[in-house]
Amino acid sequence: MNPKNLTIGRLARDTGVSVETVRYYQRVGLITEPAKPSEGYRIYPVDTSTRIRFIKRAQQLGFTLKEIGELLEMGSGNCCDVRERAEAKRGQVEEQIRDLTALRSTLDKLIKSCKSGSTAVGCPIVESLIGNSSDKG
Amino acid sequence: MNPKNLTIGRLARDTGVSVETVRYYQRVGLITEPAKPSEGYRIYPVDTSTRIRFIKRAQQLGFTLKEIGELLEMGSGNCCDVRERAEAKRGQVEEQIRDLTALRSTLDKLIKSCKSGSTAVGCPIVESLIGNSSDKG
DNA sequence: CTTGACTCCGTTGTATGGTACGGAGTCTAG
DNA sequence: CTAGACTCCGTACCATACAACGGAGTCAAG
Repeated sequence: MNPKNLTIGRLARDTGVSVETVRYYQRVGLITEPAKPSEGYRIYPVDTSTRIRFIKRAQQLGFTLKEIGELLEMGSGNCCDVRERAEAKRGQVEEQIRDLTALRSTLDKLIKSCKSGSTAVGCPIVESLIGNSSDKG
Repeated sequence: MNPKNLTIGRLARDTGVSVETVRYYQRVGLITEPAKPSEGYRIYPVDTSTRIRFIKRAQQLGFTLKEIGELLEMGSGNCCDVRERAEAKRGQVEEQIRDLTALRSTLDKLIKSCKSGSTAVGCPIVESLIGNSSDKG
């Protein structure tokens, strides 16, 4: 076989994913599986390699595969649509940051209370986690 | 049946989770399933109710069920251990916040580039996501 | 021509935190 | 006694993003 022909294994190595991942992307429709020749292996167009790189970069930006699929569908279409997606994702990220910041300060308070007076009956963190329960066996 | 006896349904209502969730916690070993009487339904000790409340509060703080299981195991033990867990979790949260903040600024740059000059060949966001690919079908 | 690497293909398993289903038994109120 | 609510129990399913398996076919090198 021509060594420049992109079989699934070479495609995987080129893009830094596993063969199983390529097959998975095919199953979920992110990339197209080339037709199988009557003899031999499937050959992938370089296009597919580009597409997989796109998927991986977008994943790093926090997009889910489903969202990436939508990005790819409208990729050839309107730039504004893509920007809107990016802005929506930015909003989600912002919200996550807020939640996590609140969580961090709660944890800080718990840790502090534990450091100051840990000679009490139980661990202040544990007590705090139990909350307002009337009975404890 | 004595109406103060804690059947699984009452336990679920008391703690604000579903019956299925209680069963799930049993399956994964977070709470103990009381022995089944030869006649009638299982009766849960109030202890279990406390435990479920603990689980729910800890979940809100971002602990996974697995981590909560570990907290529960050492709950009766050393307070310092618990504090260490809380500190470790704080570290994880901190890291997530850093990652998300970096992600947000990347998204900001992309969105900005799209707003400024979107008359180019393709969408700047899409181009940026494709990265350094030599060929594009 | 043989060996080893690779591909094909469907199916199954992983982790996470549950939800849903179905048929049988049990309990409670009227 | 009967209707309806509740419980029991195992099993299967949801989303997410893959990883692994097994047996057969194919390809390249020696």
